[in-house]
Amino acid sequence: MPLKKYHHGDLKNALIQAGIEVLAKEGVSGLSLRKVASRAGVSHSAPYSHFKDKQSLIAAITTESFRQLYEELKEAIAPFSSDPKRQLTAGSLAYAQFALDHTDMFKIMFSGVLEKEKDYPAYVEATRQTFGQVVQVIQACQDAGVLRPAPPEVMAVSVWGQVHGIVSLALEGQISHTVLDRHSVRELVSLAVDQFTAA
Amino acid sequence: MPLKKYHHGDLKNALIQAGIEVLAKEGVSGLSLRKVASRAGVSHSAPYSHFKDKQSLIAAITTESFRQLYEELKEAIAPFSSDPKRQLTAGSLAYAQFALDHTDMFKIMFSGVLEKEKDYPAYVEATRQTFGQVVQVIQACQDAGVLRPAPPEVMAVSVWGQVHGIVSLALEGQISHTVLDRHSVRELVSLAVDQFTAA
DNA sequence: ACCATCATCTTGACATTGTCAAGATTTTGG
DNA sequence: CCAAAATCTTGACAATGTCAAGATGATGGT
Repeated sequence: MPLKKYHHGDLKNALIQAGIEVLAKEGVSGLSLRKVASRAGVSHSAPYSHFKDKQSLIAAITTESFRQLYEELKEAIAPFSSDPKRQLTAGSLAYAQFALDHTDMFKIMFSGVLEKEKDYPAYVEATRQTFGQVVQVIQACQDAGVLRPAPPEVMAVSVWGQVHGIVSLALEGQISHTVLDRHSVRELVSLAVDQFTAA
Repeated sequence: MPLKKYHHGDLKNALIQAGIEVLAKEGVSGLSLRKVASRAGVSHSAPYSHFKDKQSLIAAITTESFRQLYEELKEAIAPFSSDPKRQLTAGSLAYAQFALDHTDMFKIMFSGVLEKEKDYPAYVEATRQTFGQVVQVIQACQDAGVLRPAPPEVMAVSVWGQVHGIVSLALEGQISHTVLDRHSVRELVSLAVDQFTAA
């Protein structure tokens, strides 16, 4: 039986889950192996049976985070499968919303805490899938004449970069009061996307 | 005499400089107070005479980094004071180049390592200046009809976000091979800016 | 059913690090 | 010239990541 295998059960996933919880409660800087282990109810060294080191656990956490982001994007664009422009807007807003709802998750995904991403195939695959989804929407927009014809991947970098940049700067507190007092992050993202599809 | 005041001299600035060096050699995760102190030739506790804690030193380092970025942007756009569109392109490329030349500096500036930015007035002021410069160029572009008329700060968020996002994603290794094999980061930024000013 | 082997987990240890307290040393103002 | 303040050192402590040694539960072959 794969459930409750033995000693603990599925400790590996329990640690990932515990890690996500610690992340949400204490932020990126509060994420320690020992806290995660303790929260999972095991000794401080137990994680080393399932993860090579802290980086490896972080890789697992970020991978899971990317999967969640992927799912949210998927759900957000699903209702508009016949309207690429709406998909672009909905996807962008979902991206922003994910960042606002899971701030520390978003930060650990994009803040360079994970140091040798290529060493983690599952991570690479999860990000590839997410990016692929973006490219698909872009391409649909281009086919529909909503976005100008350019290499879709290049266009995707522009659009994704746009949304990602605005959200990141907002989370970092780099966007001035005079702007944020008047416009929510979602609104800024929305305006930016409109600008893109205005041509 | 303000030079070589006493024991060490200007230890505060020496620590900031040493911090920047450690950052360049060992990355964000390798930046420790003790290494910085050692590199400055003082004991491990000496920094506490000049900085409340590690966060405070990081604030000083990022502040200095923002000042450098500000200067580079200033130099980059200076030659084109009569051509806003060129200023926008040159500034964006300079932003990207700064990130590529000083990767870890850029990361510590925008990776959420500094936790309570508002507690550091010099930091707030340095970022405000940098952002103000961006807004100025945007406004000049709008006045020249290069960018569509919208609230300049909002437009600035879009443009800055665009550039920042592309650069960030590139540094994080999030941009796929198939794109980066064909286009340099500078090229991607350039294309994105062109897209913006195409209207 | 039994036992050897393996995977999993615990305990204990160590080096690194951020931080603080106590004290030494140097500068400076009166 | 001395007292007070600023600066720096030494020593300590707790938290953390990591490793080694060993305990313990699971598994497969006979």
